[in-house]
Amino acid sequence: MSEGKGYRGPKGTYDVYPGGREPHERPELWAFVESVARERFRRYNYQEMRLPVFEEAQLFIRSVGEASDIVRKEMFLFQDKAGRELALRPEGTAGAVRAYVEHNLFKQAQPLKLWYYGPMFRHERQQKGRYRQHTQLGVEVLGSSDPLVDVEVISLLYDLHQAIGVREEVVYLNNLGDMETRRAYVPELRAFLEENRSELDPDSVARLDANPLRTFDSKDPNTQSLLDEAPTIGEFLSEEASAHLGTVREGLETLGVPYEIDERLVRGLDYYTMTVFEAKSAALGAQDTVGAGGRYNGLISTLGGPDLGGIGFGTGVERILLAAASRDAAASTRAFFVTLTPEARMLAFGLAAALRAEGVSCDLDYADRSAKGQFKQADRVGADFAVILGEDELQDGVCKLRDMKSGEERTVSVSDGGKDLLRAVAN
RNA sequence: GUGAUCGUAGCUCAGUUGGCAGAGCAUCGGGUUGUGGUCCCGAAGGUCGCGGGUUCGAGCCCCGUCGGUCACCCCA
Repeated sequence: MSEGKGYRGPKGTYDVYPGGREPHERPELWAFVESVARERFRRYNYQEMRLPVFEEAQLFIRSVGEASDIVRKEMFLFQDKAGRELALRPEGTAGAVRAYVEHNLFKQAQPLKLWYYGPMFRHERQQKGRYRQHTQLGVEVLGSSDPLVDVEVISLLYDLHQAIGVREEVVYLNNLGDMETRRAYVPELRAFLEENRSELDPDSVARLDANPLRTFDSKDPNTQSLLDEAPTIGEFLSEEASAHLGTVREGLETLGVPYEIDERLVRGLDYYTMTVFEAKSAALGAQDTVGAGGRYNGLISTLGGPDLGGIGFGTGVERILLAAASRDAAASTRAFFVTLTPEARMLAFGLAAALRAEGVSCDLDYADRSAKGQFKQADRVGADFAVILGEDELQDGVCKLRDMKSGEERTVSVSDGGKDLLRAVAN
């Protein structure tokens, strides 16, 4: 299949199609998620934004961070014909903030509460819940540093997941502090790690200089047990950061969002400050983060805007569907036309058009099926009614209307362009 | 990028010491010259991922390659 004949989707991608096996391959589940998400965003008063799927590569390098894995090894990079360095977006925040600054949206009433939805691209080896093209629902609240905004964003994430049916979800919360906190904490952590350098795994040693906070991401057991002894950021939080965290916790408790403080929670994107959070589901595999985000109080000014705060989350739709209890959506069509003679097909087609024009879903056979086959198809598409047109019916200007559930049939006139049929089929 | 494992019909999978490529489900038709969801019968559907090699002979053994899955790394 890989050579000569037959194409496959690119490595690390998947298709959504009728009969798809995995939850994220089933169109009806996507439609469900999309409708729930839109409804939640409406309730919380978020407005939609639509952004390009590629941007100048430099935008991501500056915002996500040169040292981050996303920038260092996971971006799809390409040049356009004029030689511009572009990248398929690996995440949504950079583009949203770029648009916010570019269109002077900070001049509107603040904060601006935004949501977006679309594909993200990362050049990674795929595994359960991880694809090279995946889809994120995201929100950004720009122009406020109010801790209650943090509460709203986190609770919206949780609410959204619960409305869709994510199982065994826990939100992990941490505060990475402001610059003051980091200036005090990072040297202490680095000193501790240097002292114990010989006990660290190679990846952690490599991270020591660039970003010692990331050592906490290590899954190496030795490193993890060593980190039990490490100084924690909680001891170093500035008064402001500490108060901020306190308000966020109080807010989450007020709203009943289940969360746990995890002082080892750091994030792989460099723009985060203060509040960071990850929603995990035990129903997933090793990639158990179903949604995550945090505050980025320096990002707007870094990208050329005013010194305003922002916070957002991204949540992966594929992982939501994987973590949610699977559901079955029954097919549903109001009426299926069964034609028993070729002469009836054009009449059926006209009647179908008349019903469709009035909002009634209906269909007919395009596969030259036998009568039996057409009834079988009617059953398969979940038709409530079969509209039967044979020689006798044509002669009398009627159809037989069969209730597929009860099997009862009655005769309905079709000589009036379908008005009687519409009445009989409508509910 | 690293490792393990798997690629046979649309789907789920059998396939013996290397010897004519199979089943169930799904599809189409027939049993019911015009009636589905149960049942019975039948048909159609494959370059056994791809390319080399060994052999009289390869789905099976060897090498390579592409892809899936899972894990590491990292993240949604």
